[in-house]
Amino acid sequence: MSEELQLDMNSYLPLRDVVFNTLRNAILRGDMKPGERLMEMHLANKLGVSRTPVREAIRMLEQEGLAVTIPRKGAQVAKMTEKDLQDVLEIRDSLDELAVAMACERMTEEQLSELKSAMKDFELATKGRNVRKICEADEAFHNVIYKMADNPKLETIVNNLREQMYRYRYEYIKGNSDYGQLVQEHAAIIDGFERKDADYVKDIMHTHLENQIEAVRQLIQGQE
Amino acid sequence: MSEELQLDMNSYLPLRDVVFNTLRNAILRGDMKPGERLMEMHLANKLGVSRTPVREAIRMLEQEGLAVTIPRKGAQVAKMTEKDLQDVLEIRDSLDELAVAMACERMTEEQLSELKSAMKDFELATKGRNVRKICEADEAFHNVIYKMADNPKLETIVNNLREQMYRYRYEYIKGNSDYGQLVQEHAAIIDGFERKDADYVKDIMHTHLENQIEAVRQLIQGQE
DNA sequence: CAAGTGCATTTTGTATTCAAAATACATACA
DNA sequence: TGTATGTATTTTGAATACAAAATGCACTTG
Repeated sequence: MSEELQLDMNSYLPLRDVVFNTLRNAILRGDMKPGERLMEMHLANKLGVSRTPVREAIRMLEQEGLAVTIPRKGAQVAKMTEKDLQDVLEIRDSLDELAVAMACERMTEEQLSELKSAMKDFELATKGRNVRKICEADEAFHNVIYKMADNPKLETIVNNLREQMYRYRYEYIKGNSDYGQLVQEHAAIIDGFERKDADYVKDIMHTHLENQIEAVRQLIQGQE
Repeated sequence: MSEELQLDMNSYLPLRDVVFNTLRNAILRGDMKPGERLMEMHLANKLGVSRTPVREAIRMLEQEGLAVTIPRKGAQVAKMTEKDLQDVLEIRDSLDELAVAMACERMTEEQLSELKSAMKDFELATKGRNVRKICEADEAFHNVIYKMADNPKLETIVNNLREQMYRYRYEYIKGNSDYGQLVQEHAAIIDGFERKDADYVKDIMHTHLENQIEAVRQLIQGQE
């Protein structure tokens, strides 16, 4: 059997996954705001499917921490409290360190140039006005780093933690227009990786993360 | 799968949650083995419910990493490869360190005595023959530590990582009958916490974890 | 006017039904 | 013999149907 046919099979996804991805993106992009209700019928109509795949998608979102369900009352987009943010950052700091240490040990040449190209993409994106592009380029850059650590479970966990913050960070990046420092930090991270200086990179990553906290914190406080 | 899966109908929970808990326990206890198929109709009949709550429970297990679904082929209890184990341990080491550091800063007197009483329970359990009791007592002991860190997200993540190993560790504890070292390590951990010596506790925790690796690794290799 | 009360409506929870894909197995054919 | 092929059966995917709980609101009553 030819590879093309199998590729076709791969492109087929159950509706529950299509719905899941759709809702997930909507939440991460802020199209659906924290606290917003996820009504099954409503979503099903909107997406042109029945309630069944919508319900399954909600169960998945729930486990990812993007939705919260109260039995017999329904689901809503998860809100983050300040404490939640603090807790998430604490863990991310720790796992970023791990990722950097592992990346320094395990990274390949290809991955390093991938990182460089991701940085260029980011720099380019900051020159434009498209906030979504900027966010996505930044995410892509960091994704390369987590990939370099060659630990898929770590990647999954960190991505999940980052995802909790995205929808707030998007607003932050939208409000901010000084991307110079971010670009500089990315450059420093690459410099550190080239020298395989894990401690140096850890330090930059920490600052990088720290810089976002106050802004996200304020947005969370603004939440009703 | 073992003979009878029984639903705990006492609690006022949606069936999906009851089914989820039932299946989750069955997997963690090894009543359902890695690779075993999770057939919707079969489980629904066994549990006396319809397929709908079973499907939703499977979606939840999937996100927890306890089940793996192949579209149109169905779900099965997740298997762990050696690489998976290694990856999980890497992360756990890191998060254990974080938990210990935070616990040393934030723990209350009550929590410390809770830990002591958890240790006594464990010691007592090791005197008996009930392997499940021993496992549960050990888990309870470590749970107190993660609680002391006062970071619910961390607790969730670590518990999920531990859960990946439980079903293998259960076999390990069953096979082993020398619990002396485990008891000793628990005592050392408490000693360290009393002195708020985070580095000391981290070290013991690391050893504690390391001790389990080889046994679990062998069990995983024995997997078909 | 505030606090219930009852009823219609909405929404979730669960079961059932129908469709489509995967699987197993028997049969035909080279 | 062993490799296709067809067909019945099993199993999953998705929609629909029905039951139960929550919600909103007009209306009553103290």
